[in-house]
Amino acid sequence: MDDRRLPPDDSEELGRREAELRAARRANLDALRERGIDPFKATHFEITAHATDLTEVYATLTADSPPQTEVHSLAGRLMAVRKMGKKAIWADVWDRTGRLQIYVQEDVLGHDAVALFDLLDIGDFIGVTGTVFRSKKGDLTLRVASFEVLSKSLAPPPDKWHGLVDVEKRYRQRYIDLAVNEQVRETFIKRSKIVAEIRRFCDERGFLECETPVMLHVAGGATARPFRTHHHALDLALDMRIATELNLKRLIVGGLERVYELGRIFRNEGIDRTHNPEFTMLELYAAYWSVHEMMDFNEEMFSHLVRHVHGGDELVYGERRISFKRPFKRVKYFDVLAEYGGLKRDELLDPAGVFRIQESLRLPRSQTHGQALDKIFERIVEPRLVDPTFVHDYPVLISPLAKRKPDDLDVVDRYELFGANFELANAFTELNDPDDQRARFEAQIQERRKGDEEIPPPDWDFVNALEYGMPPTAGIGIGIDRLVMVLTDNASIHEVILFPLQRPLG
RNA sequence: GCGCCUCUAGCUCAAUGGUAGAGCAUCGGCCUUUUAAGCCGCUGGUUCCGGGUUCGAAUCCCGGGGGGCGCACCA
Repeated sequence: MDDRRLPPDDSEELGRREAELRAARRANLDALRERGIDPFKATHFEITAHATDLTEVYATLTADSPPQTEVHSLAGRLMAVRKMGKKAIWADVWDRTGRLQIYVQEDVLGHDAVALFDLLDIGDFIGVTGTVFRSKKGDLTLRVASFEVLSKSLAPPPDKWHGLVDVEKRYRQRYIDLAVNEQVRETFIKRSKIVAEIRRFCDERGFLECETPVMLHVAGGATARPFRTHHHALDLALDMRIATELNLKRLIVGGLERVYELGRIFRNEGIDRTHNPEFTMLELYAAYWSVHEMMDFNEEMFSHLVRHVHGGDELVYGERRISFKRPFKRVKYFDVLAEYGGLKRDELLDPAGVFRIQESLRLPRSQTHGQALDKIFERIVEPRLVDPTFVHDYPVLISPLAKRKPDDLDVVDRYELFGANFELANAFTELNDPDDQRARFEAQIQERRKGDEEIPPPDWDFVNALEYGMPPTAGIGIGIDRLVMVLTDNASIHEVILFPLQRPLG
């Protein structure tokens, strides 16, 4: 609706009603300017308090308490105005911490100032100064001794009670969504804190945050179709990265030992409740760790984050209650398929057998053995995994970058962590044998020829890097958006991405 | 890409094929402890777009667009 092609105030684009609403606000702007107040000239306001802080500090204040003397200043958006005639106004001011009621009285401010306040519209930014009291109805309230107009809102805000509900408009105009829907703002504040906490957690354990290129000659390290772009000066075709894996492992070869990147990944795929074309992934690598140490690290990080956000080990996700109490459940890949699906390892590892199983499950036949395994697992096991569960000992078939177990060559030292019915982490002991890596890349070339376009062309320089020697290393990938979904109880990835991709209008 | 649902005033929603309505917001009036303030009054429409059927279409049909959900694809 509002991805406007024309400037927003072009009246030809507006409905008559909206044009009227905007005109009324502009009239108030003009009236303010006539009184020498230009809301858009304000540059600074000295804030001494925030809404929620005051609410906490004065928690014990009652309506009978003696008058307070301490003066506070806060700034925010005017979100509701209740006028009691021309001489008294109650209103709500929202700042980044929450809401505080203010009380504007002619007895305190004088006639002219109250008349000036009367020119404000919902959505305007103001700075208010005064002392607090508790109203008869029980709300902490700032008695306004003075105020400043800090900015003007010229566009009509959504319904004060229902807020903005239309999902499309919420995503396209997230600024309105954030301004009026408190839960939305809370989700993104939580996201930011979760990401900061993840960084702190990794930094504390000696990991270096590294930044590797987003644009690459060949996007590798995962199976996905990349976005293509182009460098003009070099007349060079480039891919946007689909993983940070290969470059981070180059850093391990280079001796940095403990590295991570918390970065944006781009995959040219469909969009649904759990997929956005750009998303954020944590990849982390630790030299001299096996997948077992990584499992411990992973478990510690997740239970720490759950405690950080929820104050305990449990959280509610949709209809489910999920416990992140350590230790998490641990099961072997083939064991769990046997347990939940009665499927045998030998049959799953046999190309003919795997397609027979797909048929019996009435799944569409996959193009490759590996894809078929993934589909079967997704159907049989994922729906059962609510509490966090490490599924380990993955088949080498679907793990082209992981090290084989010495005593079982069909299986690699890899796990995926599932919770809330989807994958939350993927980790393995990294393959560091250049000959094995070369052979697996060559095998992938065959798969690619068979029609699996998701498989990237090999990055031969990566094999070269391994030839210089990489220490034994464990690596992990964590989809941050999905983790935030679980931690903030959001059912769609678009609810945890500020500006999810939308088709253009018109 | 396929299927189902959806799009009505600035916002939230009504309207069996028969004059498009309400609440909030806006605008005007009354009110110095309200908090979805209250009371009185006035405004406000390209019913997503384009065709068609019909005496008559927000409603039915066809085509197109946006979004949501599911499937497929995919971490």
